[in-house]
Amino acid sequence: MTAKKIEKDTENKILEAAKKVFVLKGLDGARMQEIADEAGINKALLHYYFRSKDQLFMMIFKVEIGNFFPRLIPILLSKEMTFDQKIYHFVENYIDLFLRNPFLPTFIIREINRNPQMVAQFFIEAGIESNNFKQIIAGFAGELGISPKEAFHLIINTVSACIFPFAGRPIIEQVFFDGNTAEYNHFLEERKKFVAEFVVNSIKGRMINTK
Amino acid sequence: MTAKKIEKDTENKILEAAKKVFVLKGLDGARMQEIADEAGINKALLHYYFRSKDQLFMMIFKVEIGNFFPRLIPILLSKEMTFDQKIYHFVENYIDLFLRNPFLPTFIIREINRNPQMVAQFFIEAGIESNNFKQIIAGFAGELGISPKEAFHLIINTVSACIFPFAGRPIIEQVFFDGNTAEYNHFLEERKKFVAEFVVNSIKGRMINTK
DNA sequence: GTCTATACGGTGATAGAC
DNA sequence: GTCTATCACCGTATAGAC
Repeated sequence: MTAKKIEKDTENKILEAAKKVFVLKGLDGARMQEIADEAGINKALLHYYFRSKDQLFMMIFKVEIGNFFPRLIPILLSKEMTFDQKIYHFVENYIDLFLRNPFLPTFIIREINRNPQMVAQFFIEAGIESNNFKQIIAGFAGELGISPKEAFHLIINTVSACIFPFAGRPIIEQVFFDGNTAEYNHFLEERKKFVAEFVVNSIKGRMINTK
Repeated sequence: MTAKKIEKDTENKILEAAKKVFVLKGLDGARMQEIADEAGINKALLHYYFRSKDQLFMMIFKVEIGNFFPRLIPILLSKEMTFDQKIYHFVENYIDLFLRNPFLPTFIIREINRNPQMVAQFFIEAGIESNNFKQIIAGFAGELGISPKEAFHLIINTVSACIFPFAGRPIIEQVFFDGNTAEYNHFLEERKKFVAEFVVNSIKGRMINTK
């Protein structure tokens, strides 16, 4: 095993540990000592690799916000799916992402509100254009015969229904499931189907209204 | 002005300042010095009135989570409104609550995930029974001819659509509104109507499906 | 590259005068 | 009740040996 390989290993161990701790506790709640323990090294090495807590945090944040938001644009932009198919696909994939990363929504919500400037900076650096989103909205509006404004609210409603049950889990699980974690996981799994149906039905119901 | 009155004044000034700082920055991010500055007093007085940071925080948390969740149960339990009316009423009032307290959703999400135990403790202390919620679910299921499970998903979808645009504001505002705060406020105001319509339409669309 | 030891600043909390 | 001064501790960051 080369020195280079060892170096990469340590760096990855740190990043993995930092992700775990930062995602769970946030920048303010995380402790460098805890990250070091989690990585099986000592504090000094963290600074050797990443200089400061803030810099280490930014490494994690940039990756995680990249996972959170723009990953699913291709689904919504696809030319080969109907609106219904896109919604089913999107909801299933998005909820699945959170089932694999249950604390991602809370992490993102916590940190973007702690420092909203990071968001603007990220979208500039990553070169993400709002054109993609406007294209999705326009596409939905055209296909469904609704206004872009209404299409946008629809997208927000869909995204909300995917994310909130993860961010608000402690309350919902306590109130409605008496703290039963297994049942709550089942509920989240169910939502892949129910949320998509809900959205699709809403459009159907709207069409009848205007006839 | 009596001594008692002065005492109450100071206590209220502290609570007001603590609310402001804790809601914005969370327990981990808040500093006692900042709360003291905001209240126009010094740190020692905070401890004189509330012993510790944790105790002061709990004062705020209990009030705010009380605002957040159970306040709107009466609307949903009312016998004098149809399902549609309840939804319109609920959504309007809930979004309105957040327009007046824009950082409440983020605060609650941040803190319940930091310490989920607080949630269980709160609901026990406050004597809130999950029966109310089960009654609401059963009521919806009966009136709409759907399963309790589906009625529950519907409620979660509705709540999600009210809350998430506040918790996820920095991202949505940046991506879709180029950081324009006034436009985003307008969007939030609009949602009172759009979210309620969305939910009601979904039920209409579902009915047609099963016919 | 990795460790131990330590410097340094900040933060919650207390003591004690008024 | 309210203040100033101060303590004790903790957390980030660095120095320096290996």
